Amino acid sequence: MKTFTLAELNFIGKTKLKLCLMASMDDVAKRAGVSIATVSRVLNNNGKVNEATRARILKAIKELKYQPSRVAKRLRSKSISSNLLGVLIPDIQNPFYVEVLEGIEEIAYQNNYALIMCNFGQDEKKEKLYLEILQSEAIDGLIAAPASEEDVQLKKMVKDGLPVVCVDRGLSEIDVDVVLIDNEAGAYNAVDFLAKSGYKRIAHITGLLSIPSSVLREKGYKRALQDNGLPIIDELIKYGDSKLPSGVQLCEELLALPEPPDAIFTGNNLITLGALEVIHKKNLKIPDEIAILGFDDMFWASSLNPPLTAVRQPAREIGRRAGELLIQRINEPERSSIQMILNAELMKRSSA
Amino acid sequence: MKTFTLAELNFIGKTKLKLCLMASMDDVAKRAGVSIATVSRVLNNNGKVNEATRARILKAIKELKYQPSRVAKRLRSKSISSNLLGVLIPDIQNPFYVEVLEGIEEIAYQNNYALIMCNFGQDEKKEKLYLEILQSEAIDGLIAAPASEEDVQLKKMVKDGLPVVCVDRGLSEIDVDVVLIDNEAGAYNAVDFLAKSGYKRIAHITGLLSIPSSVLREKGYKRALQDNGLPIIDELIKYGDSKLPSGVQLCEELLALPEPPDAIFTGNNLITLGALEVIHKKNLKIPDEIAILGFDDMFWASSLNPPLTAVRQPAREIGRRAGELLIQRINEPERSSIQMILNAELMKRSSA
DNA sequence: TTTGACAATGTAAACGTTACCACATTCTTT
DNA sequence: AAAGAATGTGGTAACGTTTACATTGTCAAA
Repeated sequence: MKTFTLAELNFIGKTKLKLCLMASMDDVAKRAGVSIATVSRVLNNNGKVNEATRARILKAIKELKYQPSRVAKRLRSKSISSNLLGVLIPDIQNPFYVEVLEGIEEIAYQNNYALIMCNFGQDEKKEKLYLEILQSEAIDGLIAAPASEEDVQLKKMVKDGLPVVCVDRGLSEIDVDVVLIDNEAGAYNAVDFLAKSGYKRIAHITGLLSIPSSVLREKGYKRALQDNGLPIIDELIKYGDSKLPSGVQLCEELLALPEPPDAIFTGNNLITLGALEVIHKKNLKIPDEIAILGFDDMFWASSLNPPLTAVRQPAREIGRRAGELLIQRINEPERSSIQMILNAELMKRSSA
Repeated sequence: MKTFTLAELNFIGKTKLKLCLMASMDDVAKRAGVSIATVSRVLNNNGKVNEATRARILKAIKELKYQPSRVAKRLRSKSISSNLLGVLIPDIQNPFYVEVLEGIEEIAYQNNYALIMCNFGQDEKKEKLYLEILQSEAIDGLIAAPASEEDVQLKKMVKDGLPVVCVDRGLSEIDVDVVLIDNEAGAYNAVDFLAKSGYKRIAHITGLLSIPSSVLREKGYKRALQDNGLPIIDELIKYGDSKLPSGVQLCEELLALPEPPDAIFTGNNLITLGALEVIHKKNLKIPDEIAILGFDDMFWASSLNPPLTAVRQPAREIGRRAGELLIQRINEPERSSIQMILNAELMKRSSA
């Protein structure tokens, strides 16, 4: 039986690859009868190259369907853009992040960046692993919604000079670009609207309290109650975890109260959906028997019955802005950091 | 004024990086007083290494917080797993793909793969660019829902030996792993259920006909009508594009018919949401005045009012299976290809 | 004719890995 | 005791780029 050394196998493999897969600069250079340096010059449009030579090289590139290896580029020089961005999001199930992601992708595409997407599902261990991977992939920059503001590892990466933009939440004691909305104001306006509409017992189901936005929304909720002369009733505030099941459970608890609320202000979209499930199961009329107003709009909020009144975060724009800031920072690392606060809009439909 | 040559600047930059960023194998080797070859042996657990040496190296790795560069690894040997997978999906706005993505991510995470995510939004030009990028990123494998079954570029990549798994749709005349559901049966069962429930004028809004699943669903719809002795009425079949606005428009057209349908079977989830928007705007009672049954379940379908009856594609499982198949194929490239057909389940709720 | 400015090109050293080979040592065998 | 195997190491050539530097011409000014 013929056996092969690894070298031979390697050679065979390579031959196969050469036959069908990517041509390298070397191949182009050979075919055009020049050195790889000249090919590089043509590709990057720097240095002087004779027109005839350039044409020959371009022809060779076409013929061989040459495509530069982004991997080799990245290895060669971190400083030079390798066109790969990381995105680290807490929960891809959440339509809000999906929309943010869309915005980021839009900008990335326009600027010829690819996206490496990491979804850590609120799991800090997973987040840590993904951060390590991203670092070792030598990304040019990162857009992240960190698990918490204290995120040690992410802070370290920022300090080490990795361009980072945070969305939805920042990093404490660290100078970093942030794009978010005024959560307190958004919540305030929502609850103010409820109060002015005549609701007296307005409940609130919060998101995970380790996320700053949840805390701010609760703050806005309380302030709006006070300003409208309504009491803050502890049993009307339920603390959830930003996921759908907690919306279900806590809404049930609220409705089972001896004196149930006449309106619910939910802390994020998944909680809203959970609450809706309960309300419909109990066959309660919205908004007559119970009003509901959700933080986070959804693109299909109009398809709900009745159409949902919601605080709309301009998620797509958040993504776009974050993308733009990141690319700016990559090109100008020393730029002083920016905190961009976008407006949340109250979408008045019929559920409250 | 002191000026610097590029070389000097480069050196400064590098020093800075060395100070704060990643240590290389070289650094580890120096600190442990061995050669990089030995470090490599320790890292990859091949070859014999003295226990004492190994300990010293591991210590150095810890101290320097050394992390191998995935980029260098990928450059060095394509054949060896570099732990990066590509995902190419048509529409991240569509909850179905989000759920598929979740499943893929779950498997990828378990197997230590990172995901590079490309959303081409049904735009063939964008798809082409992303395929190029993925190729030049030297990914280990790709999970894709191609724009069409004829996708020339993707076909070429498969032929060139890139491990590929298709979801939701295959590639014509090409041996490739595919994970999908029996669309025709799913549609048949749904419409059969509607017919058996007594609906007589069952309309259908299709998805993009360039997607095979849309065609199959229409086929199932027609077959179910025939088998139940119902006529196929052309004006009750509307051809959409798999997006929400087309659901809105076409549903409006259906309801404006002199003899409107008594039930609508929608071709995908975005169309369903569009149709619901119209139905609610017209204040029609579901299911009494109009029934609706959607292809594609959504995780919040129970939150709709009334809860939506839907054909449930096990999207997450599709993603998981695709991920598993891909990793298998990466490890065993010559394995004969598999077509995996999962079951679609009719989720009977209250909208039909 | 020399000088040197400039254009057009080539050479080679990185980047951080992997894996083949070679070389010492030691430990078994006969 | 000599031979051979096994163990533990180091050296080094790739992988596909970029780029500083070197080298060749060519042409104009001195």
